[in-house]
Amino acid sequence: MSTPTQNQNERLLTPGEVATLFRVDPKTVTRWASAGRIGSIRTPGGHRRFRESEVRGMLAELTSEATVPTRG
Amino acid sequence: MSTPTQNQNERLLTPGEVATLFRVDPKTVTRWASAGRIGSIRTPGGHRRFRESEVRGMLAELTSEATVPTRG
DNA sequence: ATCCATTTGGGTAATTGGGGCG
DNA sequence: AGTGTCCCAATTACCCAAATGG
Repeated sequence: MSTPTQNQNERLLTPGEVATLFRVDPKTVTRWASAGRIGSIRTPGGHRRFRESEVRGMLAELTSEATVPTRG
Repeated sequence: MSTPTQNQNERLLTPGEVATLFRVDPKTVTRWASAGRIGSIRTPGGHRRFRESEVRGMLAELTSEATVPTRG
């Protein structure tokens, strides 16, 4: 099987999970989804799920390392 | 649970929390991040988060610099 | 006292968090 | 218990000017 698109094997994260990774409130994650800052998937029940790969990617993209060691 | 991939289970701190630890203004913490003196992670909304381990490490260095010449 | 570089503070807009309800 | 949505206060970010130190 060679699927060029993302497999459904993609792990999905709950708003609470994403909130923990970014150290924000779950409500804030919901805001990001509403604002289109992050892709979201709706369960049949109306709750949101987020793609782990996307979340991890954003986390890495928004991370900055210190350019100078503790003691310059 | 137990993720086979690298867990970024790093606890993050808000600018206000870091400011409290260093006894400085939250604004000052933001400037440290802008100057690259401390690593930072941005939320999709633009706010910054800091790695607790890095902050603790810097804090420890400050403590060791504040040598107490009590004896010896 | 002036010039240069760095740090600090004010003001405003955006983001975030907590409470309440379904 | 977790989540979705709305309201409002607190926190944070960014821009510009002022103060400090050599």
